[in-house]
Amino acid sequence: MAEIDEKQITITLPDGSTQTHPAGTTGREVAESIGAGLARDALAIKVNGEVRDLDRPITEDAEIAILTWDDEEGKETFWHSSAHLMAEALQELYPGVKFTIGPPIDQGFYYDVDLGDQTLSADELEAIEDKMLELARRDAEYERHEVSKEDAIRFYEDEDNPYKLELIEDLEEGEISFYEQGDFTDLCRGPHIPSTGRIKAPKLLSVAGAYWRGDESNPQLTRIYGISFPKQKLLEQFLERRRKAKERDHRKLGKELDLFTFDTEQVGPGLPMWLPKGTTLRETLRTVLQQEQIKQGYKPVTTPHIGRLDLYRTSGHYPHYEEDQFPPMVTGQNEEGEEEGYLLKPMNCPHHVKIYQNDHHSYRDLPVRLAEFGTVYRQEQTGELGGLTRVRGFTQDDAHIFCTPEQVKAEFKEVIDLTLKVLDALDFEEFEAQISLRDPEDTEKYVGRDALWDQAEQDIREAVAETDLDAYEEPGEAAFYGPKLDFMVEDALGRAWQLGTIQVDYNLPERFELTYVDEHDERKRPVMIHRAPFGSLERFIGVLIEHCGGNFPTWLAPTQVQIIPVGDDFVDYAEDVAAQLRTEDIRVEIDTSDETVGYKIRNAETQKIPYMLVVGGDEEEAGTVSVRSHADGPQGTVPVDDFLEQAGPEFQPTLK
RNA sequence: GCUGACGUAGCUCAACUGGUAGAGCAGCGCACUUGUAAUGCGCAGGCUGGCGGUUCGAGUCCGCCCGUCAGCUCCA
Repeated sequence: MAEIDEKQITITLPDGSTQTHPAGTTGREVAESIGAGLARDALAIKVNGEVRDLDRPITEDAEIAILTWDDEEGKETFWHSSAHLMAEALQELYPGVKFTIGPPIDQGFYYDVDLGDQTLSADELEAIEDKMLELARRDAEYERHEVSKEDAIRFYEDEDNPYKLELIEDLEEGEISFYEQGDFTDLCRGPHIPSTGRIKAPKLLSVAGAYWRGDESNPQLTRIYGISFPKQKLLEQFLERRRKAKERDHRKLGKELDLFTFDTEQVGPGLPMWLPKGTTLRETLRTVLQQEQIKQGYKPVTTPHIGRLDLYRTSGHYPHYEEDQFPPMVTGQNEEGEEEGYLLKPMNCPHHVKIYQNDHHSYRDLPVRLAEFGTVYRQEQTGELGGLTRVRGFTQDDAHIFCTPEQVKAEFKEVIDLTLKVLDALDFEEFEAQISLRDPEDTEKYVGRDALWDQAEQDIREAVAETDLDAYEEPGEAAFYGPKLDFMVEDALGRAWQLGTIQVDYNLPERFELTYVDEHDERKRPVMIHRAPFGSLERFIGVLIEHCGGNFPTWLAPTQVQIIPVGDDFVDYAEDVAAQLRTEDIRVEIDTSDETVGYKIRNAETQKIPYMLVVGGDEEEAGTVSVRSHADGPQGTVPVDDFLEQAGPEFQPTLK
């Protein structure tokens, strides 16, 4: 070893500067050489792109970065180590517990454990937290041991832990490591933070069931979610942010702003009822998109809410997706002995296909774009329902584009543009775009010729590139009938929801034997594109409410202006002003209640009404209004016309 | 569907180990006639989600059902 010690290596820091250290130096030593503060904060080290324990020797020249709480990878390491600390606490409190996996996640960590016959209730979490803190105070080091596969297997055979044994099976000899802190040893790739003492503020958040390896047929484990911080103050900030996120919850705001309601017991779960204000919101969104679509060559259509079972047999929805649909209304049997009857429509496409078939189509007609705000019904699993983001009856801003294979790319581009317009108009700046492609391992499960798929996938990629959209690809996520592009937006709690979607479909044209006549007078099969920029109005509005915290843009607000007369004597003048605003299609209400001005202002503020116009004797005399904006407070007194001129554009519904 | 938690007035929440269901807000009435985020007084509001059980007695304990929430699984 002596000669290694003498060898010098060059360490390159993130800023490009270099240092010389003896070979075998550690991240901790490098951090110390940079500064005591960094050494104190250092959690792990990145060596040539690989995150490692701070104390693992560095033997070769390397580019390194010392990772702290401020680095994503530093946080991940911290939370991973916290999962081990929680496991140690569980081991003490619940003897016989079997550990499976315990990874860090976006916000914290979890550990899936098998508690055998024991159960764990939420109020036991605090005791586990206390135990974690007690263990953390001992400041045990996380020690890495590389072990042979044989030893690893023996260890978990002794522990009688089939889960870890299953994990080890998939590992190669030589890449198996254990980490040990205090009395807890765990199969783990690492890396970990130096010692448990860094974990000052753990918080366990919830208990949930989770299946081993995510498979429903496997045993169900207990998953404990937690988060932890190096400082108590950071935990407090986290909890405060969570409280604020709950304030934006669309279920809460929907009630407070009288947008929608549920009667889950009598009307049914997942079946929202839209109140007048919510309906105004919906209709405004619908109108603005409808107008834009008509400009872009879409033709509105209207179809019934039910269709014969035969329609869905041809489309393939029935009985294939029977479990996800409301049971059919069976009226009898046909000659073949099949059920006859009707199905609440789970999708709009079969009806639109029939509309396409109402006519013969020449290549000159294509693309045919049929649009409908169509309400569909799906029997989503009970555990999946929630607020407006997952419901059983919802309205899609649906349209189906029937086009030639050559037109797919151009159509895709237009739809991407439209979707981006919608997102932009509502200030969704943070969203993800996911391209879902075929599973290259299993091309059998897809319908449509390979060549068409290849072309469509290429078309999507090019359309995405040409619209400057930043999208990532997910092989294997495509529907069986075609590749797609989905737009995902997060809700207040950070859960990602699919909103807009654009999907290529080779299946339905085939099943319904759709045709068009090409320039050589030959019958050809068109391609269908399903697309919905909002996705569903329900989910979109749910996410939108959380995105803006109920503070809708003025053009979308259910009530745009609240007129507040300072007393009964000025209600007449308030009516005059209201009438004037209504000629401009502004949604205005007058607060004639027997209350103080302060109270009326407060009410309008809590209702998040964009503009309040206070009117009294002075205003009546001068023909003015005292303007107060929800966003910016009092704006001074101006003539009504000036108000209309200044604020007018804000009231216009438009996609810009 | 699975795991865990939960369900009390329109809303938000109280009611110690089983012992007469309360408060604030909202609503209604009266007074006040109001100047930029809560005027005062009063009234009313309940099969404690439903069904069954234990008990002298159940909001409270037990079982089943309905539903909500968090997660898992699923998602045309």
